[in-house]
Amino acid sequence: MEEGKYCYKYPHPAVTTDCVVFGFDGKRLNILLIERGGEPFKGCWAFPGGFMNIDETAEQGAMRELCEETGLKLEYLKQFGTFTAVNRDPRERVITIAFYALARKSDVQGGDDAAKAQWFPLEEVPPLAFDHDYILRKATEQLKKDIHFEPIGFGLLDEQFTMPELQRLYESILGVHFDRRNFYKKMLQTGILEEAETTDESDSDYYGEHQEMRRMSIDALFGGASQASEQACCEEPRRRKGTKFSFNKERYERLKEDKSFRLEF
Amino acid sequence: MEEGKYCYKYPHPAVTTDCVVFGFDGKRLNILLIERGGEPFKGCWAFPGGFMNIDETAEQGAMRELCEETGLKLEYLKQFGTFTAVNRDPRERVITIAFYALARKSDVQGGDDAAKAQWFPLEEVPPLAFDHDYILRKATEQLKKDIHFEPIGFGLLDEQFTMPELQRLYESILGVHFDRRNFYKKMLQTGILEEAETTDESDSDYYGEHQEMRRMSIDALFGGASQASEQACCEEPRRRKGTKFSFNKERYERLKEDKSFRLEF
DNA sequence: GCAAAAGTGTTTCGTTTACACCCATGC
DNA sequence: GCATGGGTGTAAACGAAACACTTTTGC
Repeated sequence: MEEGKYCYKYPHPAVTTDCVVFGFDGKRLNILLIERGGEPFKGCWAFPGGFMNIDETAEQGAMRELCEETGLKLEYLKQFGTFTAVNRDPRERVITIAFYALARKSDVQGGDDAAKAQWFPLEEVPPLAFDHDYILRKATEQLKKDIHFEPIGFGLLDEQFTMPELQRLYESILGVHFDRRNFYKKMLQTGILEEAETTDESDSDYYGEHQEMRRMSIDALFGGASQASEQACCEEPRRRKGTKFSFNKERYERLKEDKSFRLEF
Repeated sequence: MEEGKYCYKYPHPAVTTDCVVFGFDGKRLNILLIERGGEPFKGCWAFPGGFMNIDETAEQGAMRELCEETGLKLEYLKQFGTFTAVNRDPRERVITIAFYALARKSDVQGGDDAAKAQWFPLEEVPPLAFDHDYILRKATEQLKKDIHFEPIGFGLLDEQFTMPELQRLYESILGVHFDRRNFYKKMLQTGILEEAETTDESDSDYYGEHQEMRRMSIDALFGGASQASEQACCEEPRRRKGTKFSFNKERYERLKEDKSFRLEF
């Protein structure tokens, strides 16, 4: 066994956390990865994460590591599995408690702590370190399941969003296509959306400026990873007028209590 | 820190597994508990489980502990959460990886290794050791979710079962009542059930004997815990003719591949 | 002014729900 | 023979899916 000052009667595995962070660029789901600076798997891409401290919960550890490695401070982490294959880490016995998280564009605008953090479209994720390929598959499966029943999609959009944006999000998560009109109806009749009162400062000028800001933040977020988004096929989706909606959390909480309420998509 | 021969540079938590075993007595969901023989929580009821060995996966550890403590050998364990509150164990930092399992009556008939293992109806579970009350709540929530989409209910019934049996099972898991005719239709049109060809030895004699055997196995399983099942209200449900069905696993696997197939109850 | 996307209602179809009667069995 | 539960079909209501046209915006 290794040397060290923490000794136990029986062998203890090391415990890490890993965080699968989903982002949305308006068109595709993206994943936040960091390039490993040390062995093992030096130079490989992996999820943000690391060893859990002895005096913190797994959630706290995951958030701490996420912040340290990417600068992201997220409020919502969902634990979706613990991975315990005996040889998943060549160093010693390590089990990892895995979470997924949903990042808004606006969550990232700020810091640039993460020199080595980078977004990858889900379909273009490179081979990952450890068993992270497997973990990623499990994370996306779980997200697909959860999106049907929990209003988590909004965690990937700005505070205010348009229906087409929301629809594109659902479509990229689930890999299907919805009829626009049916999507509107279904979303509206859930009762958890409200039309955002526009701040209503004149019009074209306001929208123009707003538009510009969004474009910048998209670039900040996804610019580094968009090797493929410059392909001929995909011009960046622009919206025209766009009625804005926002997620009404209070109404959702009330609905959830009331009855066996299902979001169902 | 404690003495011992396994030493690490950084503190490692201990890792345990816990197993929430669901059983069905034809009327109610039951939970398998063991009485703790040592501190902490000596004399309290808790889930079967224990420390994970360094050379086994969590699944393997959970199965091993389950077998050691209750004699149960189950094939299906579902990991549903890892619990990491810092002070959940007074001895040292312990995190637990929790599974739920579904036990058939026939799984138990055999061994009696488990002097201290006992079934409790879900509504009559005593206060549990550690954070096991909380874990139990999470387990039942998860079971309720899963039962909609996975054909796990059959894991709680004998190989062959009648529709009323299956319906009672779904009703006790979900805490609702279904219309008998609609339940039939829905279950049949899933395509995962097949009518079990009766071995067709004459009739009344066969059924009578069979009936007797089942009664015995029920008693073996649930006799110890049925303080409350002797109340006036509930005479044991007997079935008359009862068309038997069985779960067709192959057909299910095929359906699952084919399309976005949902069980939906 | 033309192309592309946003916004809106109605009809059709399938699924879910509600409901009633006959039969078999055990007492 | 009576009470209890098992087995089956049909009609009404609801929700999901399909579908077309008008308006706005960017070029």
